[in-house]
Amino acid sequence: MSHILILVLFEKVSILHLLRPVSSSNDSVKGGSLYLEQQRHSDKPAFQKLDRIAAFKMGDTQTSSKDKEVKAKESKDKGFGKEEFRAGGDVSKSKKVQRNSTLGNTEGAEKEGKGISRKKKEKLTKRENPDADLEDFVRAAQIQVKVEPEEEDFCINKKDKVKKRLREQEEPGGSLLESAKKKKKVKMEVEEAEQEPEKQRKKKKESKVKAKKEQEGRPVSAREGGKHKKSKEEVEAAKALKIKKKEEEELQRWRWWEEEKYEDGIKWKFLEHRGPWFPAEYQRLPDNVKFYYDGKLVTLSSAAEEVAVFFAQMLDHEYTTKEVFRNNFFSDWRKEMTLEEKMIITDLNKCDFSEIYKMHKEKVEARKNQGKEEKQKTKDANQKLLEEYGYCTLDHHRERIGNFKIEPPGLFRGRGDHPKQGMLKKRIQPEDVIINCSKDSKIPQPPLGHQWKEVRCDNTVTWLASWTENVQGLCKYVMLNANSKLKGEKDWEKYEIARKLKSCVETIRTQYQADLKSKQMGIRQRAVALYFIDKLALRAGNEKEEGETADTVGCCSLRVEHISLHPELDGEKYVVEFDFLGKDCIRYYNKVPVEKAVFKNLKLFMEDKQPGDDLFDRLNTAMLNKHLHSLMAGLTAKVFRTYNASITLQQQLKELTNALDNIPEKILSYNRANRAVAILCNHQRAPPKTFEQSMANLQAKIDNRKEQLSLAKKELKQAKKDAKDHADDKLLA
DNA sequence: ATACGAACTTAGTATTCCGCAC
DNA sequence: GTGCGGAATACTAAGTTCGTAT
Repeated sequence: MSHILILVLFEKVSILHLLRPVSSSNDSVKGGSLYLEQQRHSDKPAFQKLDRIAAFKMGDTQTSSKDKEVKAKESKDKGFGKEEFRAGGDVSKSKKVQRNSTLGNTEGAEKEGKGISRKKKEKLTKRENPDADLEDFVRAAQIQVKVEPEEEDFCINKKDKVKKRLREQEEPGGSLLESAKKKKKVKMEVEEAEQEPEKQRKKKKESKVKAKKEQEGRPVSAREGGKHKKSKEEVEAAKALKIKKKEEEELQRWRWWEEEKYEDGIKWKFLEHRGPWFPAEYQRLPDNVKFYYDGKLVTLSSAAEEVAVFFAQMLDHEYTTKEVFRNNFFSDWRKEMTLEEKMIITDLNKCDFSEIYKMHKEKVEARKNQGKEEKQKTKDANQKLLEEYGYCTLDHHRERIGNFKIEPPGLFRGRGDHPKQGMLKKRIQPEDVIINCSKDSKIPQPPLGHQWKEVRCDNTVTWLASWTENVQGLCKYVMLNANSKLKGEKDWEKYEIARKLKSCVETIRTQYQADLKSKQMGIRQRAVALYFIDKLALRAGNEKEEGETADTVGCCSLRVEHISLHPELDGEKYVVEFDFLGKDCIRYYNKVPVEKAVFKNLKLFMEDKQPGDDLFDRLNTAMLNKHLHSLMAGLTAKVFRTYNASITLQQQLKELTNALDNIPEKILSYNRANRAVAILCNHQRAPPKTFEQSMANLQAKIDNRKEQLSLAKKELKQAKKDAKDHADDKLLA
């Protein structure tokens, strides 16, 4: 469970790559590795996952449900501890392996051009742009995960807690922070490990843990005694308690994997919950906080004021400087205004939110500075809320709900160049909410004076409540936590399918290799797409409605403008250069050498097309998945991502780890393996706002040490000289 | 065959928690 | 005792998949 957050700086590029561990349940791929789900959710899932991972050896493919049980049991008995691993292996390598099998494959009908070229005038607005180095790095890593940037350059070892994650920071080189704005920081999930110099710390920790354990039984608040000691003891006692609690929870865990599964899509037999929790109604601003328009005081109606506050609170954020955001906001804000307000307020630029903004800042500040007791109070209140609304009963077991709070109103924060950013996300009322639970359960009571939109009892779905959001008209759901049975089971299934793929992936590869030469264009396109999905772990790439979302693509929705072909590049033949925005507007940039047949096909697909035309104009995800289904039950495009991430992790771990390594070394290897997966999956994120500051602090520390060092050296020199002189004098004397 | 939407998974960002060094 | 920095958690946007209606 240790995962680490790492910041990787690619030199020259001012790009920050953060590799973060992969979360498990959230993403099969994401990290493929051990990033246990818990990261996002509770720890429990992590354990579960580990468990499963233990059972997930890419090696053994066929697992019957019995096997599963057995394996699960075994791992359970061993005590959870390993994470599951999702991915594994150096992709390119595995590709090189000769595939010989033949698979009777089914062909899908090919459909004549859907090739409507959509002109995307928008060029990719990429979040950032990487530099060549980065690209090279990524590519290299991708193709051959072994390549590691000088990680060692900068490994600070922080803690050795055995159980804690480490993070490693790598800084390759030089001018990292090139343009701050170019925050292109890509963050990949990685973890880092650190080499840890001090084993002592570890020891310390270990002894601490021991101490904790010893104290387990004692009351938490032993307040007598010396202050210092006291608090220390208290802390330890608290820790011990925590551990104990966890252990107990573990004991009580619902071992659903040891039970029979329901058939026919039944997800539960009994479901009872309290319904979602609703955020408090809006409270008007105090009288001394005013809003001005064009320098004149304007007293807003409640509805308009609330929306104004949403905007004012975001004033610090870059969002509020974006034209689209401002326009959408203003347009939606006006809808909330009274006629009179609409007449007055016609230009956002003339609005003065400064007092509201100031008040908000003060509130945040005050919250930060509130005393211990107050903080405790809030904490207690939250805890109470959680106890009350955060759990449900599912088939006799108490399960944690993942998101029991109805999303509060606010301004929509779409990612990238989302055309709807800034629109008002309206307040959800009970009248908008559908409740799902057992007929024979205690039906949740809507808040006083309200009614549910509907109460239904559908046990073929896993959600407890749902509503339709107004910005995009999508359904939102209240579902269980990742460590619940419903999520865990699904997750397990996911990895089982990936395992199954392992047994037939070579056959499938052989098949699409052959299809590269098919006479039917559609089949060729499918083969090339599959090649990319398999080799590069691209997402399927569904079609999206233009104008409704940011312009992002996946494999099937790639357009001609997203790739360029290089018959030869940097000494390699048949290189395809990818540059597009993928999910969440994360840029995918990669230069990959491909097989000649793939290259030729791409050339063919691009003939007579405009940059905005679909590369695979005779293919879509439905067709691709239909084909995959025919090759293996349960197989879809995303399974390749799960599979390749998992196999990459596994292979990397194998390759990088020595049985004799100590724990820090193993963690380092783990982090590297995880990073390879992150690179494969193009997991990135922006650097934290505090990044530059922390880097500056670190640099200051380094400088300081260097100075001390040189000073010490000088002193040493002088001392030696003195000693020598002195000795000479003595001799002379 | 396609379009559509429900249901879920995947994923990045924001916030909170917590340990540690000073 | 404080503040920093990283881990954990919370939040919710953005994908995929699949079944059904058109």
